[in-house]
Amino acid sequence: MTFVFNEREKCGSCPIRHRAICARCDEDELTLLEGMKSYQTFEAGQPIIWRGDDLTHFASLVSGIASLSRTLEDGRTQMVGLLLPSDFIGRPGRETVDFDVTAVTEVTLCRFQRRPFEDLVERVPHISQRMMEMALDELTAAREWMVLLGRKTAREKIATFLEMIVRRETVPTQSIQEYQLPLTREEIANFLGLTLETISRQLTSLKKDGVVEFIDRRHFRIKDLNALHLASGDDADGGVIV
Amino acid sequence: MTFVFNEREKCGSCPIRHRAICARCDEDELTLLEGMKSYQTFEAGQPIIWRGDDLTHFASLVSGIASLSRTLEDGRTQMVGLLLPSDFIGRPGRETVDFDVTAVTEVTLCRFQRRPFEDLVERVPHISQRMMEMALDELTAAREWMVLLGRKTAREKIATFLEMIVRRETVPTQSIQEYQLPLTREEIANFLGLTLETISRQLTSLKKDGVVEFIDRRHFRIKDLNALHLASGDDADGGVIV
DNA sequence: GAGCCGACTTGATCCAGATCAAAGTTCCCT
DNA sequence: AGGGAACTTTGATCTGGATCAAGTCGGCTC
Repeated sequence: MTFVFNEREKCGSCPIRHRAICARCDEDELTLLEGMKSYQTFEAGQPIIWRGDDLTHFASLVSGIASLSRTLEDGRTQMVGLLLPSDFIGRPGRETVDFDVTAVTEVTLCRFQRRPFEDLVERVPHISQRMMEMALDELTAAREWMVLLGRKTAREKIATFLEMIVRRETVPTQSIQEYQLPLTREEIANFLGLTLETISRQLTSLKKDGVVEFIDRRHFRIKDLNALHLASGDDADGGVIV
Repeated sequence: MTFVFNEREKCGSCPIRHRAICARCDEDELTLLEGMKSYQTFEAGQPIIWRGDDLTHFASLVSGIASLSRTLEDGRTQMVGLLLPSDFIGRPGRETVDFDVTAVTEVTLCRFQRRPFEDLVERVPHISQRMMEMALDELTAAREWMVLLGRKTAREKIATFLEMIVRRETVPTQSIQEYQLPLTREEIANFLGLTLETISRQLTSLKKDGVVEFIDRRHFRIKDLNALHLASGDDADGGVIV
């Protein structure tokens, strides 16, 4: 019952079938995509594409996590997106890539050659409609992140980050309330616009305050969801009095 | 020869005809939009829509400048976008708005009622294709801004901001190299994730260093474009040795 | 043209988070 | 089982930008 990443595998049972750019496609359209796709796997840590590289393929991320980031000449790095399964890589109409894409864990991509795919986008409205939806969702997420980067304190940043993981219900490993940090302290720092030392200190502080609890470096439990939410700074909306 | 913002005016001669969501539309599709549109004008400073408000209309910004922002409960405000002519307001598929939209100057919108417009997006691929392009462009811009907010120094932020104005060739008022600041110091601060005092100090500093020159508070000239570019921090790419 | 208000500048001080510097930990790898 | 290397924590100190606090400038009203 597992899906094997092989070109002859049918798209119908693909794990991201209903969330990726093909989500709105019907069977016929899916067949077109099936004829074009190829899979590629990257080990954790490997670069997938570098800023400025020629974009030979578009791709959907099928499994794993990748990061989208930009590094200034002096080494300062800012992550601008976390790519999760079903997220799309590439910009129809552009020849090159604007940001560095790096595999955070082992990553598998479902790829399409640039020209044929661009033609398909013109011909199959279900694809551009879905890509518009996805781009608009990401735009909203990027803007929320801008608020975080521009105006939140270190503690609020980390609390927001943990809350995001919890909300996405990332890998409830064993018991329902055990979550995994998908990134190292340094990667979290690059995501939040902080230094790794500050990440470490703030995590310790949240632990001291009884908000979270660490099983090991990468696994945590929430001891006080309400306190976490309060610490995130973006109250106002879902006060969620459970 | 001026375009009057009147519902009976033809879209064909609209100032944003070739850049807005209708850019790819042919004459017939344009006629559909013509039948649906209505214009609305807001004075400078007026709120256009507030976060959480019901989205009754989608709109294209036809003239003027608007801001997209979020304010935390304690008053900290972060601007997350500047809307210029041809930019779109609203998210098909969503009932409410995620950010506050405010008129910075006098603003005129070309509006479409939500339901009929959503139906049109489903039926006219040229619209979703164009909206996808526009959303992806904005996404790239938002991500570049994330790098600025997360990793740049105050000086780099302002230099980047001025460079952006210069690059867009905003209102070369009289002589070719005179530019206008579209925002107050406080608005710039909210855009860059700084305080208005820091904006003021950094502008003074760039002036002292002979990079820019002020005609008055809102108008400036670039005295050393190369120095401005160097100060922006994102070299690497277009070193543009003119 | 006096008086006022909003936008801006400048100065003094403070502090959150950066930076510099050691120690721990954990997990490979041989 | 031992020796690193990578990751993480913790401590001491520094600093860029925030905050607090006067002023200044320019346009507008009466």
